[in-house]
Amino acid sequence: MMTTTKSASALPLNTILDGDCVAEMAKLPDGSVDLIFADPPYNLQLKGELHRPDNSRVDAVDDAWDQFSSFEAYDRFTSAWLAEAKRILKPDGAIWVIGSYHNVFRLGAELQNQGFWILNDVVWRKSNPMPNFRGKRLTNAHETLIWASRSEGAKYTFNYEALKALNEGVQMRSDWVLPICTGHERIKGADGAKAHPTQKPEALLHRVILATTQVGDVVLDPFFGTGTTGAVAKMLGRDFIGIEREATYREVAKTRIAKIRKFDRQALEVTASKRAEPRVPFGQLIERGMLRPGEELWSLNGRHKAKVRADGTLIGDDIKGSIHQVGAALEGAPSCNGWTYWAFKRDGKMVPIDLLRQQIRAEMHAH
Amino acid sequence: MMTTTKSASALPLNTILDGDCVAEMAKLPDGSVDLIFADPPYNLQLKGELHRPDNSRVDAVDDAWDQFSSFEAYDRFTSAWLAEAKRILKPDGAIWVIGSYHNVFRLGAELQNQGFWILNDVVWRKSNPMPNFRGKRLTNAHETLIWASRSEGAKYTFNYEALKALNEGVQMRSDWVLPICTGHERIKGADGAKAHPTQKPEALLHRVILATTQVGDVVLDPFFGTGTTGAVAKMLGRDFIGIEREATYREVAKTRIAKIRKFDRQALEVTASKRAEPRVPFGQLIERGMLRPGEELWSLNGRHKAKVRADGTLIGDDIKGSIHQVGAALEGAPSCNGWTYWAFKRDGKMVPIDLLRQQIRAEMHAH
DNA sequence: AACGACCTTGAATCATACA
DNA sequence: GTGTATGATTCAAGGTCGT
Repeated sequence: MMTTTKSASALPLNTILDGDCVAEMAKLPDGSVDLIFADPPYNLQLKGELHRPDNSRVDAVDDAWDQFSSFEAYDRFTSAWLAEAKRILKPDGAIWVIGSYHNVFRLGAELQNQGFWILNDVVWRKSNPMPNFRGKRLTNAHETLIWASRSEGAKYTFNYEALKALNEGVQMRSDWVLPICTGHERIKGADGAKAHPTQKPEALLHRVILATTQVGDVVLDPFFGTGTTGAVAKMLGRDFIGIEREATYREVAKTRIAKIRKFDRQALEVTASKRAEPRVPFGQLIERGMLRPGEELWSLNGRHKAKVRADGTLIGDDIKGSIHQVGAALEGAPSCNGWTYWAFKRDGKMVPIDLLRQQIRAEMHAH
Repeated sequence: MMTTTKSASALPLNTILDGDCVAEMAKLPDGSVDLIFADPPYNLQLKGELHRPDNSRVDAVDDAWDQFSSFEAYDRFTSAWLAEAKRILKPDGAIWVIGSYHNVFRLGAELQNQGFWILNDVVWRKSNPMPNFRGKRLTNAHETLIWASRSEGAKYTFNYEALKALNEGVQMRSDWVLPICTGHERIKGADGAKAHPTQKPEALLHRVILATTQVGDVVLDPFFGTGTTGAVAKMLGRDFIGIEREATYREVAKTRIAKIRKFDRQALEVTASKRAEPRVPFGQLIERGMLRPGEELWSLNGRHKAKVRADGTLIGDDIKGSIHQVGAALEGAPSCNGWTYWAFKRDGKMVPIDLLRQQIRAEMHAH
């Protein structure tokens, strides 16, 4: 059986594939990429090229039937590339799509129809949008991104602490204020005209990739354009796969990405979640003699106490169990993190037991 | 031919109709209302309970009216009420719908399918949203409104100058920062519980109605709830028609609206006070490429240096954290303003990082 | 009266490793 | 696959109460 071209090791990493995105994705193996970032065309310029089922040509889009049929064509296109996208995503992978009100509702609905599970919609609030010159509508000052996991209940990567750090210590919100792509970042041709009409700012991709991938992950962009996704992926130590059918865009992207340098290892380390720390059983504090059986623990709020037993359980008034179970029971709470709830006394001072766990973890890191 | 009950003069102005929105709209004549504002059920699909980190329980939207068996069922519902909405709208009328990522993509797609013409999508950026307690996603800090005319090319009302005035003389953008409905405005029952789980702020309706209707216009709200649309319409001298099938909500709305005075200049609108300087997270300098991950920063006193990481934290000798935290630690000080402490090198010169922040703020002010 | 400490709350698709 | 035990996790407003 011939599967070489579909083995994960054969992924065309850090290259730009030449062709239609559906056809090129079809060549990639199932479950092989970690993240997809897609900035699909907002309208397919179907006007004049659209045909009814009976092959008659639709030459105007000015009545209800034609409007509907053009949306139908857009939906078919969306459905086709999203189906391939879903197939090549790893089970715990995720997808980002970006659009404006012209197409984003169709994108979002089709994502849901195909069983993707929306995690957030994110508003890119442009700090320098184009004004509405005619004064007939509101300044169209934002675009919408949708972040979705491959299916309901699937795991996904989210570097919560890194994004919180990026936002000065407060949780990152679903509205991101970023400037549009201008100045020296905006790629221009020899004639001074912009190389691509909808080049996305690197800052946007920086946030997307930092938030939802790990170093070494594979990021695929089926509408690669001038390669912003690839450029930022490379900087951030991720691998990319681009798909682009316009030769001029591919050329611009290739030159652009070749100039990019990956950030050094230390710069790429980001603040990690506590969840990633190794688990330390409470019993180990007793085994190591950091706490003695029979010693009393106090709740940090001072309202409760319990006694340590040799097996690492606690015993309070009429209640026995783990540090978590006893804490929860005493507080009448559905759950309780015993590590941050209990303290012991040393030299007259209350010391949180979590300090002992940190000691053990520090030792583990040293080895 | 008997058309009396469907003549415009027979419109049930400034009343709340008791019943299902499709059935009640069906009784209204073609082309009879100027504006529809619709806040349909969001189909949240919540699974379990959610607790805050302090173990308190979040009071979720678990009402029967928000439950749908599938996307197909939700789409059928949406299609049915939008078809009636379109029929009763005047040819030059318009519609607003509001939703979150759970339902808004389906709403927007169905609007387009039925031939409505989207004029803007508008983001309501909540100044005080509920955080994401488990740190698993971004704070869901916005909802989306869609503003559409009845069909492509149709005329519509847009009070451009009024909105510009409301926005301190600059063109109103498609992102609106408004607080959620709390405090005295939030209607509560005798037991102190909220009368309706999803009451919208009057400021939001104020802006919608002011922007897209004239005095004397008829505004219909098919999901009237506790009557925010009616209350604001009355204040602003517009007529309203509400439809609501829950008797308790109708009762609350009736009492509420009876107390409203037309043209009462209450403090509805968010105070247009001059805001403090916008907070700029340090991470934005990295995202925007003003500083590179791996780049070194020097303290202005020349005694210390540290390296920038991709998430906007610094790493020095044995110390990681924000620009403020690392500065404080290196100086042995309780606190430190990192913005005025750190500098980077460009062309052999030391440049304070605060200069970059000032650049960003200047951009923000310019728009 | 003014201020500060403390408490409550909001349209939420909110966990995961291990046995 | 399922069940159980561990244990990680919040921001801005507004209201209440005590000094």
